[in-house]
Amino acid sequence: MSDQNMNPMMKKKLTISDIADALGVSKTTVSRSLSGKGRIGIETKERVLEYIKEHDYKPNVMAKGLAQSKTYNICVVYPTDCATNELPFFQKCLIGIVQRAAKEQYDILIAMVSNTDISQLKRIVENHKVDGAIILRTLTEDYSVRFLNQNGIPFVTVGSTTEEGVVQVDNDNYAACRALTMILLSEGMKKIALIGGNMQHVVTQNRSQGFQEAFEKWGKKMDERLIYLGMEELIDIENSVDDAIKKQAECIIAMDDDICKKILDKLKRDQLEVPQSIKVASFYYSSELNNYSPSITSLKFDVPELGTAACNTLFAILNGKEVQQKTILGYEVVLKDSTSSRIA
Amino acid sequence: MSDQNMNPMMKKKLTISDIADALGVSKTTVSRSLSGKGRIGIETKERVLEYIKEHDYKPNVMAKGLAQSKTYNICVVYPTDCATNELPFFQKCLIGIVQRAAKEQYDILIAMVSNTDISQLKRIVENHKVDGAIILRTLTEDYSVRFLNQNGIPFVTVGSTTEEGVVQVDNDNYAACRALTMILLSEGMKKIALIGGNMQHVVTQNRSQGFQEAFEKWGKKMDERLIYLGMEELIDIENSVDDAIKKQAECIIAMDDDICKKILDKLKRDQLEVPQSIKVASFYYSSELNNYSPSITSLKFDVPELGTAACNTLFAILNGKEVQQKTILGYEVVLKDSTSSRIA
DNA sequence: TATTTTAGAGCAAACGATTGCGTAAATAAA
DNA sequence: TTTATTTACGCAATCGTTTGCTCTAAAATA
Repeated sequence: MSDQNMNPMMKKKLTISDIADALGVSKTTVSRSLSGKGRIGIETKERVLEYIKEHDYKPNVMAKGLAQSKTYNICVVYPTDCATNELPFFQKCLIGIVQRAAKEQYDILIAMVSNTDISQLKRIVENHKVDGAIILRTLTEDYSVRFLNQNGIPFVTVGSTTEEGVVQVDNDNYAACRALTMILLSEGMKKIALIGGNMQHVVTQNRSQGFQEAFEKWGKKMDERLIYLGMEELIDIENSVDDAIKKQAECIIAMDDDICKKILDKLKRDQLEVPQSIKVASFYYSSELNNYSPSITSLKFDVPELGTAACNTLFAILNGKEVQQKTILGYEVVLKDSTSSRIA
Repeated sequence: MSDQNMNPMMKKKLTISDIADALGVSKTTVSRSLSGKGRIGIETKERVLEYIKEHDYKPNVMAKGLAQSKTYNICVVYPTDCATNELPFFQKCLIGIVQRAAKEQYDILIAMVSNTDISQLKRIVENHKVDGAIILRTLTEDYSVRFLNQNGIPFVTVGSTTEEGVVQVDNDNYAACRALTMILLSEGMKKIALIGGNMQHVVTQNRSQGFQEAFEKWGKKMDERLIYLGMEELIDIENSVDDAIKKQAECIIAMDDDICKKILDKLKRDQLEVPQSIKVASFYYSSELNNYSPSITSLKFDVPELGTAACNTLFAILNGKEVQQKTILGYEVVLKDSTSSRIA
């Protein structure tokens, strides 16, 4: 670093050698006191630790990394081509990841990729800047997944993927949607509509499968015309609502909060009361649905926990442990007024 | 790296020494061929470069960093305690930063901080994992700003801050809001309402100042009761709309897309037509307002450009160049149907 | 031709850690 | 008391680059 860059406020960085010299021990001893590895006398160790605490020593991660062939960094693959309503999910997930990683002294490097352009990810990986990766969202035929797989980089995906042999962490979308549907069926509803977004997302498929499975289990015939997938624009959603109403649906399940909000707005405009005229349930990520009246029945997932779990799994892989290929996290069905039959 | 972690698919990493040996030159020569620094024969250089291209050599950034006292990483300080409607802004900004940084071979390390907890940021900085930082959002009395300032870390904020001596990059919120207001005034409107969110954000204040300034310039008296700031909950916004209508406002300016959407929904429910009954204008970040009918008059900023500019400035600082303390980016007034007086 | 300049390339010391191996002293076992 | 074992710690190589300095041969100058 040249002098002109050197901030005068910045104290000269303390290194392990400095400490060793000051204490009259070897660098080895200092290193061992810090890491706890190797044999070391208890009192020497404490002497070093005390000195370090007093003089506020912080290890140089680059040097450490070089010596250990570790970067202490994880790459989070973040999609740029995503809908606004997905952002809260990603942010929450990221929080979980960051916090879990910090416990192992790891930090998060962001690779922003689109479905067609993964150059960022490539650069980061090829320059050896990370030890592993977590993919926040996968598509069918996902370039990031393929790239990491082919290059033998340890990685975990959040959400399911159809790619072979990929370690993944996911909510139990299938079971959750099935459970919700079963409850609705058991309350006597017969015509239930399902409105969902991007069909390329595996999650859309899983939920819709759970939905169908519930009907089978319940022994009722499902009306396929009440399943509306790929509804990404406002107008599509509103048309679906119109159509569902025309077909006398008693309840609509929204696949995410954003869709749900749009459905509720539409119903309000049409002066259809929830739950008296029609019932509504949703999947839930953000806190926005909290304020709605009536309160909304929803499937709740712990999104930061999803990040945490992905991180746990990745660390397990990095430490050479065997991991199960798929980790499934639980869900919670929160029954509220929007599906109640008691409100008249 | 232990053997059990070693993926068999992974080719052994090529180092500068390997190349030097293979070509019968010294490591110095290889290094110089790559960096372009130092004296080197043109044909030797080309021989090295060709070998490197063929054998797909990628430098080890940790070693490089260690030798140069650089990390090739920038910390982006990302707020965890932010509203959902801010997320698109952050994401776009991040895209700008990531792409600009990549051009200098830099990557982005994420520090997630809340207003009260900046431990992530501390860890990253103290462990020497970054060369500088960009703060995505600042509050009055911002802990992150203070911390970086006190530790002499080079950093830039996106958005304005009141803190002394901080290098910042911002949209010209003041001028933009003033310009929009002037246009509305010049179209003959007299009662214009302004609805905005979190008052802790400097941006809210800037815009509201521009609004007021426009009235002064125009020589009209402004109705202070039509300024609604700190409206963060849906109910607050709806009440503001009611109140503005009661006070016979001719136009409402929304301070962000989210507020605008809520206003439009509310007006639709109240069966008030835009622009016939009341006019609406907004600040614009996400693409969601695109699909509205009528089309919405808005102030448009290039958000990724904001990130790019912040990055540019940070690199300038890192290279020891003098930078101006405040960089102000332009805006665009997009006039559409929602404020048109010609639609009857 | 003798001398200076310069271009091209290499040596070896950093950068700041980790770690396998060696050794002396202390302790335990024979 | 002798031998074996354990404990505490240091030496020096290593990780993969960069870079100041040195050296040699060729080119330029006198």
